[in-house]
Amino acid sequence: MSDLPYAPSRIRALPSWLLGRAAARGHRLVADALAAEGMRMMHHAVLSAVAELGPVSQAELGRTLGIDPKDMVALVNDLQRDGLVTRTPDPGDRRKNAVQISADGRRRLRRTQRLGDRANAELTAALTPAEREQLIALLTRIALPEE
Amino acid sequence: MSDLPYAPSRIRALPSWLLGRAAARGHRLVADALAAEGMRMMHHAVLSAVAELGPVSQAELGRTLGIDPKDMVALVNDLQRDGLVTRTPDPGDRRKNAVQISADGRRRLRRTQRLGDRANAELTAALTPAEREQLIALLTRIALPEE
DNA sequence: GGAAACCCGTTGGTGTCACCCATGTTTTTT
DNA sequence: AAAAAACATGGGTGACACCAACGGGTTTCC
Repeated sequence: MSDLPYAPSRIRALPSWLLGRAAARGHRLVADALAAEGMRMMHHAVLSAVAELGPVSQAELGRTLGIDPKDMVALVNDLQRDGLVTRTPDPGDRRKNAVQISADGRRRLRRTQRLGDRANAELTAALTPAEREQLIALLTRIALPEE
Repeated sequence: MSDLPYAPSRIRALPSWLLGRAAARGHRLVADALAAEGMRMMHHAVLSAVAELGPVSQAELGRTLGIDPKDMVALVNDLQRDGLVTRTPDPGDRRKNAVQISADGRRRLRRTQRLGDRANAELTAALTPAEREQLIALLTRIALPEE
């Protein structure tokens, strides 16, 4: 009947719906790429944040990335098990763990960053560089949970 | 220490990351709004698509919305249980179910549409109408799984 | 200086969404 | 007539987001 499988739908003009679909595609692309290194998206995000922030507590990592403390425990567990980060008690505040990237972690991060960038290039392949920047700017303004 | 909890992060400039965060916020807003009617986002999406497409098979619904057939079964089950849609065997093709919206479904849809629109307005409150349209246009171009 | 309030990491759990493989029935294709 | 495809349904898994509680540590505030 219809060569176009897509009927115009009210739903598919809603930002929330489009965001969900685009996020799912982005996640699929990035996850598939990172799977080559045995990592998930969140692993890469945490590893990247640790590299930037230096020795940092799990709580601050969670605040920076918007990740639940419970989930952070599991993520750092995985990264530590693979020798990508070290987790040592913070001498200045014995509640905290000081999470720090290792040499192996830095090497791994270089690879996963390349993979992640490539996946994002594919995700935004239909956009010009200027459009991609604009998308990033718009998303940044609606992604924050606060008002 | 830092009044700004957010350190500049490489991750948070990636479209895939921003999409994930923005989608999570959008989903939270819409889900909270629809919870007042006892529905989830996917319920509303399917109900809306059924209203637009008229009597339609579950497979075509799934194709239109990008939902797995298995998940569609559960969604239509819920909608049918609540009397919002009818599911009758298609006389022309006995493999298919003809899903159709009911009067109750239409009433419910009017309310959930208002709730969904309101949640999306809040989601994009930081954007001008023109910016919102531009976001929709950009997302539409990267949301499609095909190339 | 002591109590109250708060923060940190951890364990326990739930719910939503995306996705996969398999099967029986019914069409369509060859 | 046989083979291939489509449909609805069942089984199951993995990734994220989120919530409640708790013990140990630290800060705040009387």
